[in-house]
Amino acid sequence: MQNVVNALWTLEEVAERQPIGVAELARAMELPKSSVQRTLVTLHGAGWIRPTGATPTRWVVTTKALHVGRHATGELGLRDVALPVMEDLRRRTDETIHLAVREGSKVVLVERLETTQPVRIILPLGQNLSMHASANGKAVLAADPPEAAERYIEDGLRGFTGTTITDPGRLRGELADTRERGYATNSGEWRSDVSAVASAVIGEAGLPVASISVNVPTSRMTEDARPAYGALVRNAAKQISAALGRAHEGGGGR
Amino acid sequence: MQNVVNALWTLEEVAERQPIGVAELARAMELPKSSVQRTLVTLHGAGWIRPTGATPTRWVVTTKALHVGRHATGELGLRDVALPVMEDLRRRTDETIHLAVREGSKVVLVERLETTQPVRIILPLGQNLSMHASANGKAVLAADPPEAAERYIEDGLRGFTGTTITDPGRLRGELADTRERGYATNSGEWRSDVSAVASAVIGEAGLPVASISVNVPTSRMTEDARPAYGALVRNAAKQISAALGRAHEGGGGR
DNA sequence: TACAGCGTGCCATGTAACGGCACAAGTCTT
DNA sequence: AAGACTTGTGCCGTTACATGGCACGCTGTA
Repeated sequence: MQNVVNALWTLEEVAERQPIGVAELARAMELPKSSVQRTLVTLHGAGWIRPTGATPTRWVVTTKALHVGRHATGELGLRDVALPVMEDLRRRTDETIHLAVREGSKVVLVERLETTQPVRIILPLGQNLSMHASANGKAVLAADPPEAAERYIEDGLRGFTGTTITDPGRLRGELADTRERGYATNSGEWRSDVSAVASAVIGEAGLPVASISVNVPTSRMTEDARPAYGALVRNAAKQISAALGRAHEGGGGR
Repeated sequence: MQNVVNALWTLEEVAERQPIGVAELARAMELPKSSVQRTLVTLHGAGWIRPTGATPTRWVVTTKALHVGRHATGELGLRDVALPVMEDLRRRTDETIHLAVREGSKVVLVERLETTQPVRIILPLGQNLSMHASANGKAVLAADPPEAAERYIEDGLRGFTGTTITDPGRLRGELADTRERGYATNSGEWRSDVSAVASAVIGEAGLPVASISVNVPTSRMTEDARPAYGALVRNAAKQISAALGRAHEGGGGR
Protein backbone atom coordinates (compact mmCIF):
# COMPACT_ATOMS: atom_id res chain seq x y z
CA MET A 1 0.00 0.00 0.00
CA GLN A 2 2.74 2.37 -1.03
CA ASN A 3 0.26 4.89 -2.35
CA VAL A 4 -1.44 5.16 1.03
CA VAL A 5 1.89 5.84 2.71
CA ASN A 6 2.63 8.47 0.07
CA ALA A 7 -0.79 10.03 0.48
CA LEU A 8 -0.40 10.34 4.25
CA TRP A 9 3.07 11.73 3.77
CA THR A 10 1.69 14.24 1.28
CA LEU A 11 -0.93 15.25 3.84
CA GLU A 12 1.75 15.90 6.43
CA GLU A 13 3.81 17.92 3.99
CA VAL A 14 0.82 20.03 3.02
CA ALA A 15 0.17 20.73 6.71
CA GLU A 16 3.80 21.70 7.26
CA ARG A 17 4.12 23.94 4.22
CA GLN A 18 0.60 25.22 3.64
CA PRO A 19 -0.51 27.02 1.62
CA ILE A 20 1.39 25.23 -1.15
CA GLY A 21 0.91 24.27 -4.80
CA VAL A 22 1.50 21.06 -6.73
CA ALA A 23 4.82 21.91 -8.32
CA GLU A 24 6.54 23.18 -5.19
CA LEU A 25 5.27 20.22 -3.21
CA ALA A 26 6.46 17.71 -5.81
CA ARG A 27 9.89 19.32 -5.79
CA ALA A 28 10.08 19.20 -1.99
CA MET A 29 9.04 15.56 -1.84
CA GLU A 30 11.07 14.54 -4.90
CA LEU A 31 8.04 12.83 -6.41
CA PRO A 32 6.60 13.07 -9.94
CA LYS A 33 4.33 16.05 -10.32
CA SER A 34 1.45 14.02 -11.74
CA SER A 35 1.52 11.60 -8.82
CA VAL A 36 1.39 14.42 -6.32
CA GLN A 37 -1.40 16.05 -8.28
CA ARG A 38 -3.49 12.88 -8.23
CA THR A 39 -2.86 12.46 -4.51
CA LEU A 40 -3.93 16.03 -3.79
CA VAL A 41 -7.17 15.60 -5.70
CA THR A 42 -7.83 12.37 -3.82
CA LEU A 43 -7.14 13.96 -0.43
CA HIS A 44 -9.44 16.79 -1.42
CA GLY A 45 -12.17 14.34 -2.40
CA ALA A 46 -11.84 12.67 0.98
CA GLY A 47 -12.15 16.06 2.68
CA TRP A 48 -8.71 16.27 4.27
CA ILE A 49 -7.39 19.24 2.29
CA ARG A 50 -9.03 22.06 0.39
CA PRO A 51 -7.97 24.68 -2.17
CA THR A 52 -7.66 28.22 -0.86
CA GLY A 53 -9.58 29.57 -3.82
CA ALA A 54 -6.61 31.59 -5.01
CA THR A 55 -5.05 31.13 -8.44
CA PRO A 56 -2.76 29.35 -8.90
CA THR A 57 -4.30 26.65 -6.69
CA ARG A 58 -2.85 26.51 -3.18
CA TRP A 59 -3.79 23.74 -0.77
CA VAL A 60 -4.37 23.83 2.98
CA VAL A 61 -5.46 21.11 5.39
CA THR A 62 -9.01 21.06 6.68
CA THR A 63 -10.13 20.40 10.24
CA LYS A 64 -10.67 16.71 9.44
CA ALA A 65 -7.38 15.89 11.12
CA LEU A 66 -8.48 17.77 14.25
CA HIS A 67 -11.66 15.74 14.28
CA VAL A 68 -9.67 12.53 14.24
CA GLY A 69 -6.97 13.85 16.55
CA ARG A 70 -9.30 14.79 19.36
CA HIS A 71 -9.79 11.07 19.98
CA ALA A 72 -6.05 10.62 20.40
CA THR A 73 -5.88 10.50 24.15
CA GLY A 74 -4.31 7.10 24.36
CA GLU A 75 -6.34 5.55 27.13
CA LEU A 76 -10.06 5.28 26.60
CA GLY A 77 -11.83 8.15 28.24
CA LEU A 78 -8.68 9.75 29.60
CA ARG A 79 -9.81 13.23 28.65
CA ASP A 80 -13.21 12.86 30.30
CA VAL A 81 -11.63 11.55 33.47
CA ALA A 82 -8.84 14.11 33.55
CA LEU A 83 -10.71 17.32 32.73
CA PRO A 84 -12.56 17.73 36.06
CA VAL A 85 -9.34 17.06 37.95
CA MET A 86 -7.50 19.55 35.75
CA GLU A 87 -10.18 22.17 36.37
CA ASP A 88 -9.90 21.71 40.09
CA LEU A 89 -6.12 21.96 39.86
CA ARG A 90 -6.33 25.17 37.89
CA ARG A 91 -8.81 26.65 40.35
CA ARG A 92 -6.41 25.94 43.23
CA THR A 93 -3.30 27.24 41.48
CA ASP A 94 -4.55 29.68 38.82
CA GLU A 95 -1.73 28.45 36.65
CA THR A 96 -1.64 26.65 33.30
CA ILE A 97 -2.41 22.91 33.52
CA HIS A 98 -1.16 20.51 30.83
CA LEU A 99 -2.19 16.94 30.11
CA ALA A 100 0.27 14.94 28.01
CA VAL A 101 0.09 11.35 26.81
CA ARG A 102 2.94 8.89 26.46
CA GLU A 103 3.47 7.61 22.95
CA GLY A 104 6.44 5.37 22.39
CA SER A 105 9.45 7.43 23.40
CA LYS A 106 7.56 10.69 23.04
CA VAL A 107 5.26 12.71 25.26
CA VAL A 108 2.61 14.75 23.49
CA LEU A 109 0.43 17.59 24.80
CA VAL A 110 -3.26 16.69 24.33
CA GLU A 111 -5.20 19.01 26.62
CA ARG A 112 -4.60 22.22 28.51
CA LEU A 113 -6.29 24.79 30.70
CA GLU A 114 -4.76 28.23 30.73
CA THR A 115 -4.20 30.61 33.59
CA THR A 116 -5.79 34.05 33.42
CA GLN A 117 -2.50 35.60 34.38
CA PRO A 118 -0.36 37.07 31.62
CA VAL A 119 1.88 34.31 30.34
CA ARG A 120 4.64 34.06 27.79
CA ILE A 121 3.82 31.12 25.60
CA ILE A 122 0.75 29.07 24.83
CA LEU A 123 1.69 25.66 23.49
CA PRO A 124 -0.48 24.22 20.72
CA LEU A 125 -2.12 20.86 21.29
CA GLY A 126 -0.11 18.15 19.56
CA GLN A 127 3.17 19.69 20.69
CA ASN A 128 5.91 17.15 21.32
CA LEU A 129 7.47 17.55 24.75
CA SER A 130 11.03 16.60 25.52
CA MET A 131 11.48 13.46 27.60
CA HIS A 132 14.38 14.80 29.68
CA ALA A 133 13.80 18.56 29.56
CA SER A 134 10.15 18.81 30.50
CA ALA A 135 8.42 18.03 33.78
CA ASN A 136 5.88 15.81 32.04
CA GLY A 137 8.61 13.89 30.26
CA LYS A 138 10.64 13.34 33.42
CA ALA A 139 7.55 12.23 35.34
CA VAL A 140 6.89 9.55 32.72
CA LEU A 141 10.54 8.54 32.55
CA ALA A 142 10.72 8.16 36.32
CA ALA A 143 7.65 5.92 36.34
CA ASP A 144 9.05 3.75 33.54
CA PRO A 145 10.95 0.54 34.20
CA PRO A 146 14.66 1.41 34.62
CA GLU A 147 15.65 -0.34 31.36
CA ALA A 148 13.34 1.91 29.34
CA ALA A 149 14.81 5.03 30.93
CA GLU A 150 18.34 3.77 30.29
CA ARG A 151 17.52 3.09 26.66
CA TYR A 152 16.33 6.66 26.29
CA ILE A 153 19.35 8.10 28.08
CA GLU A 154 21.72 6.23 25.81
CA ASP A 155 20.32 8.01 22.77
CA GLY A 156 21.89 11.21 24.07
CA LEU A 157 20.46 14.16 25.99
CA ARG A 158 20.08 17.26 23.88
CA GLY A 159 20.56 20.64 25.56
CA PHE A 160 18.02 23.43 25.15
CA THR A 161 18.94 26.04 27.77
CA GLY A 162 21.69 26.52 30.29
CA THR A 163 19.87 24.45 32.90
CA THR A 164 18.99 21.46 30.70
CA ILE A 165 20.25 18.22 32.24
CA THR A 166 22.54 16.69 29.64
CA ASP A 167 24.61 14.55 31.99
CA PRO A 168 23.27 10.96 32.27
CA GLY A 169 24.35 10.65 35.90
CA ARG A 170 22.59 13.81 36.97
CA LEU A 171 19.43 12.73 35.14
CA ARG A 172 19.47 9.36 36.93
CA GLY A 173 19.70 11.18 40.24
CA GLU A 174 16.89 13.51 39.24
CA LEU A 175 14.68 10.55 38.32
CA ALA A 176 15.40 8.92 41.70
CA ASP A 177 14.42 12.17 43.44
CA THR A 178 11.28 12.28 41.31
CA ARG A 179 10.28 8.77 42.38
CA GLU A 180 10.84 9.67 46.04
CA ARG A 181 8.93 12.97 45.89
CA GLY A 182 6.12 11.68 43.68
CA TYR A 183 6.46 14.57 41.25
CA ALA A 184 8.96 15.80 38.67
CA THR A 185 10.21 19.36 38.27
CA ASN A 186 11.47 21.55 35.47
CA SER A 187 13.34 24.79 36.11
CA GLY A 188 13.57 26.45 32.74
CA GLU A 189 15.26 23.41 31.23
CA TRP A 190 13.44 23.59 27.90
CA ARG A 191 12.48 27.25 27.66
CA SER A 192 14.26 29.34 30.23
CA ASP A 193 11.13 31.28 31.20
CA VAL A 194 8.93 28.23 31.82
CA SER A 195 9.08 26.08 34.95
CA ALA A 196 6.76 23.26 35.95
CA VAL A 197 5.94 20.35 38.23
CA ALA A 198 4.40 17.14 36.89
CA SER A 199 3.26 13.71 37.99
CA ALA A 200 2.63 10.57 35.93
CA VAL A 201 -0.73 8.88 35.40
CA ILE A 202 -0.38 5.11 35.77
CA GLY A 203 -2.46 2.83 33.54
CA GLU A 204 -3.87 -0.57 34.41
CA ALA A 205 -0.71 -2.31 33.25
CA GLY A 206 1.28 -0.43 35.89
CA LEU A 207 3.05 1.66 33.25
CA PRO A 208 2.85 5.44 32.83
CA VAL A 209 0.32 6.35 30.15
CA ALA A 210 0.08 10.09 30.64
CA SER A 211 1.22 12.98 32.79
CA ILE A 212 -0.34 16.08 34.28
CA SER A 213 1.57 19.27 35.04
CA VAL A 214 1.33 22.75 36.50
CA ASN A 215 3.23 25.23 34.35
CA VAL A 216 4.46 28.51 35.77
CA PRO A 217 6.64 31.34 34.52
CA THR A 218 10.07 30.84 36.08
CA SER A 219 9.75 34.21 37.78
CA ARG A 220 6.65 33.08 39.68
CA MET A 221 8.03 29.64 40.66
CA THR A 222 9.35 30.35 44.15
CA GLU A 223 10.91 27.78 46.43
CA ASP A 224 7.75 27.89 48.56
CA ALA A 225 5.41 27.33 45.65
CA ARG A 226 7.20 24.34 44.15
CA PRO A 227 6.48 21.72 46.85
CA ALA A 228 2.93 23.03 47.28
CA TYR A 229 2.21 22.65 43.58
CA GLY A 230 4.04 19.34 43.62
CA ALA A 231 1.73 17.91 46.26
CA LEU A 232 -1.31 19.11 44.34
CA VAL A 233 -0.19 17.66 41.03
CA ARG A 234 0.78 14.37 42.70
CA ASN A 235 -2.71 14.00 44.14
CA ALA A 236 -4.30 14.94 40.83
CA ALA A 237 -2.34 12.25 38.99
CA LYS A 238 -3.26 9.71 41.64
CA GLN A 239 -6.93 10.58 41.26
CA ILE A 240 -6.82 10.15 37.48
CA SER A 241 -4.93 6.87 37.74
CA ALA A 242 -7.50 5.52 40.20
CA ALA A 243 -10.40 6.63 38.00
CA LEU A 244 -8.84 4.94 34.97
CA GLY A 245 -8.50 1.69 36.86
CA ARG A 246 -12.09 1.90 38.02
CA ALA A 247 -13.31 2.59 34.48
CA HIS A 248 -11.77 -0.69 33.39
CA GLU A 249 -13.20 -2.68 36.29
CA GLY A 250 -16.71 -1.28 36.14
CA GLY A 251 -19.05 -1.74 33.20
CA GLY A 252 -17.60 1.38 31.61
CA GLY A 253 -17.14 0.30 28.00
CA ARG A 254 -20.13 -0.21 25.78
CA MET B 1 -6.97 6.00 -5.61
CA GLN B 2 -9.76 4.05 -3.99
CA ASN B 3 -7.42 2.46 -1.47
CA VAL B 4 -6.34 5.86 -0.14
CA VAL B 5 -9.96 6.83 0.35
CA ASN B 6 -10.57 3.55 2.13
CA ALA B 7 -7.49 3.99 4.29
CA LEU B 8 -8.54 7.47 5.39
CA TRP B 9 -12.04 6.20 6.03
CA THR B 10 -10.59 3.37 8.11
CA LEU B 11 -8.60 5.90 10.10
CA GLU B 12 -11.73 7.87 10.86
CA GLU B 13 -13.59 4.75 11.89
CA VAL B 14 -10.78 3.68 14.20
CA ALA B 15 -10.86 7.13 15.83
CA GLU B 16 -14.61 6.93 16.26
CA ARG B 17 -14.70 3.41 17.68
CA GLN B 18 -11.35 3.00 19.36
CA PRO B 19 -10.17 0.76 20.80
CA ILE B 20 -11.32 -1.70 18.13
CA GLY B 21 -10.11 -4.90 16.46
CA VAL B 22 -9.94 -6.03 12.84
CA ALA B 23 -13.00 -8.22 12.72
CA GLU B 24 -15.39 -5.78 14.35
CA LEU B 25 -14.11 -2.94 12.19
CA ALA B 26 -14.49 -4.97 8.99
CA ARG B 27 -18.04 -5.80 9.96
CA ALA B 28 -18.88 -2.17 10.69
CA MET B 29 -17.41 -0.97 7.39
CA GLU B 30 -18.74 -3.92 5.38
CA LEU B 31 -15.29 -4.53 3.90
CA PRO B 32 -13.32 -7.78 3.56
CA LYS B 33 -11.44 -8.60 6.72
CA SER B 34 -8.12 -9.06 4.94
CA SER B 35 -8.38 -5.67 3.27
CA VAL B 36 -9.03 -3.95 6.57
CA GLN B 37 -6.19 -5.88 8.15
CA ARG B 38 -3.75 -4.74 5.46
CA THR B 39 -4.94 -1.16 5.81
CA LEU B 40 -4.48 -1.22 9.59
CA VAL B 41 -0.94 -2.51 9.27
CA THR B 42 -0.19 0.20 6.72
CA LEU B 43 -1.65 2.94 8.92
CA HIS B 44 0.40 1.60 11.78
CA GLY B 45 3.56 1.63 9.67
CA ALA B 46 2.88 5.25 8.78
CA GLY B 47 2.46 6.05 12.48
CA TRP B 48 -1.19 7.07 12.47
CA ILE B 49 -2.53 4.25 14.63
CA ARG B 50 -0.97 1.95 17.20
CA PRO B 51 -1.94 -1.30 18.93
CA THR B 52 -2.93 -0.99 22.57
CA GLY B 53 -0.75 -3.94 23.49
CA ALA B 54 -3.74 -5.96 24.65
CA THR B 55 -4.62 -9.34 23.19
CA PRO B 56 -6.56 -9.61 21.00
CA THR B 57 -5.05 -6.64 19.16
CA ARG B 58 -6.99 -3.44 19.59
CA TRP B 59 -6.11 -0.28 17.67
CA VAL B 60 -6.19 3.37 18.71
CA VAL B 61 -5.18 6.51 16.84
CA THR B 62 -1.91 8.22 17.68
CA THR B 63 -1.33 11.95 18.06
CA LYS B 64 -0.19 12.19 14.42
CA ALA B 65 -3.59 13.56 13.48
CA LEU B 66 -3.25 16.23 16.17
CA HIS B 67 0.11 17.20 14.75
CA VAL B 68 -1.42 17.70 11.33
CA GLY B 69 -4.63 19.21 12.66
CA ARG B 70 -2.96 21.99 14.59
CA HIS B 71 -2.07 23.58 11.26
CA ALA B 72 -5.73 23.61 10.28
CA THR B 73 -6.51 27.24 11.00
CA GLY B 74 -7.63 28.08 7.51
CA GLU B 75 -5.91 31.39 7.00
CA LEU B 76 -2.15 31.44 7.23
CA GLY B 77 -1.06 32.55 10.67
CA LEU B 78 -4.58 33.03 11.97
CA ARG B 79 -3.77 31.39 15.29
CA ASP B 80 -0.68 33.51 15.88
CA VAL B 81 -2.57 36.68 15.08
CA ALA B 82 -5.65 35.74 17.07
CA LEU B 83 -4.11 34.40 20.28
CA PRO B 84 -2.91 37.73 21.75
CA VAL B 85 -6.28 39.28 21.00
CA MET B 86 -8.03 36.31 22.59
CA GLU B 87 -5.88 36.61 25.69
CA ASP B 88 -6.72 40.26 26.03
CA LEU B 89 -10.40 39.48 25.58
CA ARG B 90 -10.28 36.81 28.26
CA ARG B 91 -8.47 39.13 30.64
CA ARG B 92 -11.20 41.74 30.23
CA THR B 93 -14.12 39.32 30.56
CA ASP B 94 -12.78 36.32 32.50
CA GLU B 95 -15.02 34.17 30.34
CA THR B 96 -14.28 31.40 27.85
CA ILE B 97 -13.07 32.64 24.45
CA HIS B 98 -13.52 30.51 21.33
CA LEU B 99 -11.92 30.83 17.91
CA ALA B 100 -13.70 28.99 15.10
CA VAL B 101 -12.88 28.78 11.40
CA ARG B 102 -15.28 28.66 8.52
CA GLU B 103 -15.05 25.55 6.38
CA GLY B 104 -17.58 25.17 3.61
CA SER B 105 -20.94 25.22 5.34
CA LYS B 106 -19.44 24.33 8.69
CA VAL B 107 -17.83 26.25 11.53
CA VAL B 108 -15.19 24.40 13.52
CA LEU B 109 -13.65 25.23 16.90
CA VAL B 110 -9.87 25.51 16.53
CA GLU B 111 -8.66 27.40 19.60
CA ARG B 112 -9.99 28.30 23.01
CA LEU B 113 -9.05 29.98 26.25
CA GLU B 114 -11.00 28.95 29.30
CA THR B 115 -12.35 31.03 32.13
CA THR B 116 -11.18 30.26 35.64
CA GLN B 117 -14.76 30.31 36.84
CA PRO B 118 -16.57 27.00 37.22
CA VAL B 119 -18.20 26.17 33.93
CA ARG B 120 -20.45 23.41 32.65
CA ILE B 121 -18.90 22.17 29.46
CA ILE B 122 -15.50 22.34 27.85
CA LEU B 123 -15.72 21.79 24.12
CA PRO B 124 -12.94 19.79 22.49
CA LEU B 125 -11.00 21.38 19.65
CA GLY B 126 -12.33 20.11 16.34
CA GLN B 127 -15.92 20.40 17.53
CA ASN B 128 -18.38 21.28 14.77
CA LEU B 129 -20.53 24.25 15.67
CA SER B 130 -24.01 24.76 14.33
CA MET B 131 -24.39 27.49 11.72
CA HIS B 132 -27.75 28.76 12.97
CA ALA B 133 -27.67 27.78 16.67
CA SER B 134 -24.29 29.12 17.74
CA ALA B 135 -23.06 32.70 18.01
CA ASN B 136 -19.99 31.91 15.91
CA GLY B 137 -22.11 30.32 13.20
CA LYS B 138 -24.55 33.21 13.05
CA ALA B 139 -21.71 35.73 12.95
CA VAL B 140 -20.26 33.98 9.89
CA LEU B 141 -23.67 33.59 8.26
CA ALA B 142 -24.44 37.28 8.74
CA ALA B 143 -21.15 38.25 7.10
CA ASP B 144 -21.74 35.93 4.15
CA PRO B 145 -23.31 37.09 0.90
CA PRO B 146 -27.11 36.78 1.20
CA GLU B 147 -27.29 33.95 -1.39
CA ALA B 148 -24.98 31.78 0.73
CA ALA B 149 -27.11 32.34 3.81
CA GLU B 150 -30.28 31.56 1.88
CA ARG B 151 -28.77 28.37 0.54
CA TYR B 152 -28.00 27.28 4.09
CA ILE B 153 -31.46 28.22 5.35
CA GLU B 154 -33.14 26.19 2.64
CA ASP B 155 -31.48 23.03 3.91
CA GLY B 156 -33.67 23.27 7.01
CA LEU B 157 -32.98 24.56 10.52
CA ARG B 158 -32.65 21.81 13.08
CA GLY B 159 -33.85 22.53 16.62
CA PHE B 160 -31.66 21.77 19.64
CA THR B 161 -33.34 23.51 22.57
CA GLY B 162 -36.55 25.44 23.16
CA THR B 163 -34.94 28.70 22.05
CA THR B 164 -33.31 27.47 18.83
CA ILE B 165 -34.37 29.58 15.86
CA THR B 166 -35.97 27.16 13.40
CA ASP B 167 -38.13 29.67 11.55
CA PRO B 168 -36.38 31.02 8.38
CA GLY B 169 -38.02 34.44 8.71
CA ARG B 170 -36.89 34.89 12.31
CA LEU B 171 -33.35 33.83 11.37
CA ARG B 172 -33.24 36.38 8.54
CA GLY B 173 -34.29 39.08 10.99
CA GLU B 174 -31.68 37.92 13.48
CA LEU B 175 -28.96 38.08 10.80
CA ALA B 176 -30.02 41.61 9.88
CA ASP B 177 -29.80 42.60 13.56
CA THR B 178 -26.38 40.97 13.71
CA ARG B 179 -25.11 42.98 10.75
CA GLU B 180 -26.41 46.19 12.34
CA ARG B 181 -24.96 45.49 15.82
CA GLY B 182 -21.68 44.08 14.55
CA TYR B 183 -21.97 40.98 16.71
CA ALA B 184 -24.13 37.85 16.89
CA THR B 185 -25.75 36.42 20.00
CA ASN B 186 -26.80 33.02 21.26
CA SER B 187 -29.15 32.57 24.19
CA GLY B 188 -29.02 28.89 25.00
CA GLU B 189 -30.01 27.98 21.45
CA TRP B 190 -27.68 24.98 21.17
CA ARG B 191 -27.21 23.96 24.79
CA SER B 192 -29.63 25.67 27.10
CA ASP B 193 -26.99 26.53 29.70
CA VAL B 194 -24.55 28.18 27.27
CA SER B 195 -24.95 31.70 25.89
CA ALA B 196 -22.50 33.68 23.81
CA VAL B 197 -21.70 36.69 21.66
CA ALA B 198 -19.53 36.42 18.54
CA SER B 199 -18.15 38.48 15.68
CA ALA B 200 -16.79 37.38 12.32
CA VAL B 201 -13.20 37.73 11.12
CA ILE B 202 -13.12 38.98 7.54
CA GLY B 203 -10.40 37.71 5.19
CA GLU B 204 -8.72 39.58 2.37
CA ALA B 205 -11.39 38.47 -0.11
CA GLY B 206 -14.01 40.24 1.98
CA LEU B 207 -15.57 36.96 3.07
CA PRO B 208 -15.80 35.66 6.65
CA VAL B 209 -12.99 33.19 7.33
CA ALA B 210 -13.34 32.77 11.09
CA SER B 211 -15.20 33.96 14.15
CA ILE B 212 -14.34 34.82 17.73
CA SER B 213 -16.75 34.49 20.63
CA VAL B 214 -17.22 35.07 24.36
CA ASN B 215 -19.03 32.12 25.92
CA VAL B 216 -20.90 32.50 29.18
CA PRO B 217 -23.18 30.30 31.26
CA THR B 218 -26.72 31.46 30.54
CA SER B 219 -27.16 32.29 34.22
CA ARG B 220 -24.29 34.82 34.08
CA MET B 221 -25.35 36.44 30.79
CA THR B 222 -27.35 39.42 32.03
CA GLU B 223 -28.93 42.03 29.79
CA ASP B 224 -26.23 44.47 30.90
CA ALA B 225 -23.37 42.15 30.10
CA ARG B 226 -24.46 41.20 26.60
CA PRO B 227 -23.88 44.55 24.82
CA ALA B 228 -20.67 45.10 26.78
CA TYR B 229 -19.27 41.75 25.70
CA GLY B 230 -20.63 42.37 22.21
CA ALA B 231 -18.64 45.57 21.84
CA LEU B 232 -15.50 43.84 23.07
CA VAL B 233 -15.84 40.88 20.73
CA ARG B 234 -16.62 43.16 17.78
CA ASN B 235 -13.44 45.10 18.34
CA ALA B 236 -11.44 41.92 18.76
CA ALA B 237 -12.69 40.55 15.44
CA LYS B 238 -11.90 43.85 13.76
CA GLN B 239 -8.36 43.76 15.13
CA ILE B 240 -7.77 40.24 13.85
CA SER B 241 -9.24 41.05 10.44
CA ALA B 242 -6.97 44.07 10.13
CA ALA B 243 -3.91 42.09 11.18
CA LEU B 244 -4.69 39.39 8.61
CA GLY B 245 -4.94 41.99 5.85
CA ARG B 246 -1.64 43.49 6.91
CA ALA B 247 0.02 40.08 6.94
CA HIS B 248 -0.90 39.66 3.30
CA GLU B 249 0.23 43.13 2.27
CA GLY B 250 3.51 43.14 4.15
CA GLY B 251 6.33 40.69 3.52
CA GLY B 252 4.76 38.23 5.91
CA GLY B 253 5.53 35.29 3.61
CA ARG B 254 8.12 32.97 5.09
C1' DT C 1 7.80 37.97 -28.50
C1' DA C 2 9.88 34.28 -26.32
C1' DC C 3 10.41 31.93 -22.24
C1' DA C 4 9.82 29.71 -17.86
C1' DG C 5 6.93 28.80 -14.50
C1' DC C 6 2.42 27.08 -13.15
C1' DG C 7 -1.83 23.56 -12.75
C1' DT C 8 -4.14 20.05 -15.29
C1' DG C 9 -5.23 15.92 -18.08
C1' DC C 10 -4.20 11.76 -20.95
C1' DC C 11 -2.69 6.93 -21.57
C1' DA C 12 0.11 2.65 -22.20
C1' DT C 13 2.66 -0.11 -19.03
C1' DG C 14 3.33 -3.17 -15.25
C1' DT C 15 3.16 -3.26 -10.39
C1' DA C 16 0.97 -4.26 -6.24
C1' DA C 17 -3.68 -4.15 -4.17
C1' DC C 18 -7.49 -7.20 -3.82
C1' DG C 19 -10.21 -10.69 -1.27
C1' DG C 20 -11.28 -15.49 -0.97
C1' DC C 21 -9.47 -18.92 1.80
C1' DA C 22 -7.04 -21.47 5.42
C1' DC C 23 -4.90 -21.82 9.91
C1' DA C 24 -3.64 -21.21 14.81
C1' DA C 25 -4.88 -19.41 19.17
C1' DG C 26 -8.16 -18.13 22.35
C1' DT C 27 -13.04 -17.76 24.58
C1' DC C 28 -17.50 -18.96 25.79
C1' DT C 29 -21.03 -22.50 25.88
C1' DT C 30 -23.05 -26.85 26.78
C1' DA D 1 -14.08 -31.30 29.31
C1' DA D 2 -14.79 -30.88 24.44
C1' DG D 3 -16.81 -28.79 20.80
C1' DA D 4 -18.52 -24.53 18.36
C1' DC D 5 -17.73 -20.36 18.09
C1' DT D 6 -14.93 -16.31 17.93
C1' DT D 7 -10.48 -13.76 17.15
C1' DG D 8 -6.01 -12.10 14.41
C1' DT D 9 -2.83 -13.33 10.82
C1' DG D 10 -0.78 -14.94 6.39
C1' DC D 11 -0.75 -16.75 1.57
C1' DC D 12 -1.39 -16.24 -3.48
C1' DG D 13 -3.32 -15.99 -8.33
C1' DT D 14 -5.83 -12.55 -10.74
C1' DT D 15 -6.58 -8.20 -12.59
C1' DA D 16 -7.74 -3.62 -11.51
C1' DC D 17 -5.67 0.59 -11.05
C1' DA D 18 -1.70 3.46 -9.64
C1' DT D 19 2.23 5.06 -12.02
C1' DG D 20 4.91 8.84 -14.31
C1' DG D 21 6.38 10.49 -18.71
C1' DC D 22 4.51 13.73 -21.72
C1' DA D 23 1.80 17.52 -23.70
C1' DC D 24 -1.49 21.21 -23.28
C1' DG D 25 -3.25 25.95 -21.96
C1' DC D 26 -2.38 29.66 -19.12
C1' DT D 27 -0.04 33.62 -16.63
C1' DG D 28 3.59 36.62 -15.43
C1' DT D 29 8.29 38.01 -16.60
C1' DA D 30 12.60 39.06 -19.27
